Amino acid sequence: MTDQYSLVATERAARAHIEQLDPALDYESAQTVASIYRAANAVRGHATNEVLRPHDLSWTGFVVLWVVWIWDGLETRHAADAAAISKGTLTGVVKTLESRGLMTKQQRQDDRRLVDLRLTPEGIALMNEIYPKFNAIEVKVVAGLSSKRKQDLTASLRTIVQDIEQQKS
Amino acid sequence: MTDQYSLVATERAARAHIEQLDPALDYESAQTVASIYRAANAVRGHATNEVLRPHDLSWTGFVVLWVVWIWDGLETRHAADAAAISKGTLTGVVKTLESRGLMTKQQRQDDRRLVDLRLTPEGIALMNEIYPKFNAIEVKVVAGLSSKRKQDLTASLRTIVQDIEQQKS
DNA sequence: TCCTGATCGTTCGGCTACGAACGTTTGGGT
DNA sequence: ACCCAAACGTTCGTAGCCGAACGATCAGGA
Repeated sequence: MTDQYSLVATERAARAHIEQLDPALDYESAQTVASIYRAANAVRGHATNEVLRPHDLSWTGFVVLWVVWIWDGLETRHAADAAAISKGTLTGVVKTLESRGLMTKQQRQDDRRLVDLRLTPEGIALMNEIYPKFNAIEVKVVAGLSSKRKQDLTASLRTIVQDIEQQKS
Repeated sequence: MTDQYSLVATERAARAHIEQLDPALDYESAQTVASIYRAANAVRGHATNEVLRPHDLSWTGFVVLWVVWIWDGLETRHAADAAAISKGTLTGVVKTLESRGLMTKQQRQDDRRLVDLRLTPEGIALMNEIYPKFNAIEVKVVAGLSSKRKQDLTASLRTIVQDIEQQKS
C-alpha cells in the first residue's frame, strides 16, 4: 500500500467525483461501508500471513476449524451458517481439513440426511496451539482502540449485520 | 442465518470455551474482529444480490470498475492497491471487464512496463447507472446508525487498517 | 400406505483470490 | 556503454467461493 492511492487520497478523489455526479448521493455511508470491507481485508491478510500460513491453514479453513471447535458435533448446515460461507464452500473446505486428519464427518443415525462434524485429537491439539496466537493478533490489531471504542465498534457492526439479515426476509 | 448458530449464540459458546482454555485470552478483541469480518461479508453479499448480480457483476469486478471510474487512467498496480486485491487477481478481473467492453488497457509510451486502465463509454454509462443504486444500498445498510456513530465506526476501522499497515513494515 | 413437499449435503461451472515465479523494461552506478 | 537490481504486469497452481441443480432422506396428510 503506497498510501498514494490508499484510503485518504482515494476518499478525496471519490468524494469529488461522486458529488459531481449527483450531490444527493450519501458519501458518508459509502465511506463507512468501504472502511468495513477494507478493514476486514486487512485483518484477514494480516492474520493469514502471521499465524495461519505457517501452519498451512487458510482463513476460511481456520474459521471452519474454529466453529467446529466451539460447537463440537456440529451439523454441516449450522457450520456453514456460523462460518458465514455457503454449504457448497463448506463441503470443499471440510474435505480439505478431513484429508489432513483434523476433522471427521459422521452421518447421524436418527436422521441420515445430517452429518456431524467433529475435530480429531490432532485438530483439537492444533487449535489449542494456534488459537492463542490468533487471539494475540486480534488483540494487536485492535490495540489502538480503547475498550469503549471496541465495544462501540462491535455494537455498530452487529447492528449492521442484523439490519441486513432482517431486510433479507 | 437461522439465528440459532448466529452471532449471539456463537459468542456465548465461544466465550465459555475460550475462557476455559486460558482465561488470559482477550475475548473482547476476538469479538470485535469477528464482527468486522461478519459485517463485511454481510454487506458484500447483500450488495451483490440486490444490485450487482442483476447486472452480472461480481463485487470485486464492481470495485475495480469503481476505482478506475474514480481515477481515470489508473496504472494497474495502483488499481490493485486501491481495490485491495493482489496484482494477479487484478489481471484476471480486468480481463473479464475488458472482454465485456467496459474497460480498456493501454500500454504507456514513456514507460512500457506500465499499463493504464480506463473505462469505455459503456463502462462509464454503466457506472452512472449502477452507482446510485449501489449507494442506496450502502445508505440502507448503515441506516441504523446515527451520523456520529457512522463517523466513529469509520474512524475506528481506519485506525485498525493503518495500524496493520504500519506493523507490516 | 403412498405421495408430495421440504430439507439435507454434495456436485458442478465459473469466477475470484493469493503468492511465487517469470519475462520485460527501466534507471543507476561504474 | 554496460551490467544489475528493482519494478512492472502476466502466468501458473492451488484453494475459496457462490448459486443452481441434484439425489437421498424424511415428515405429514390423504
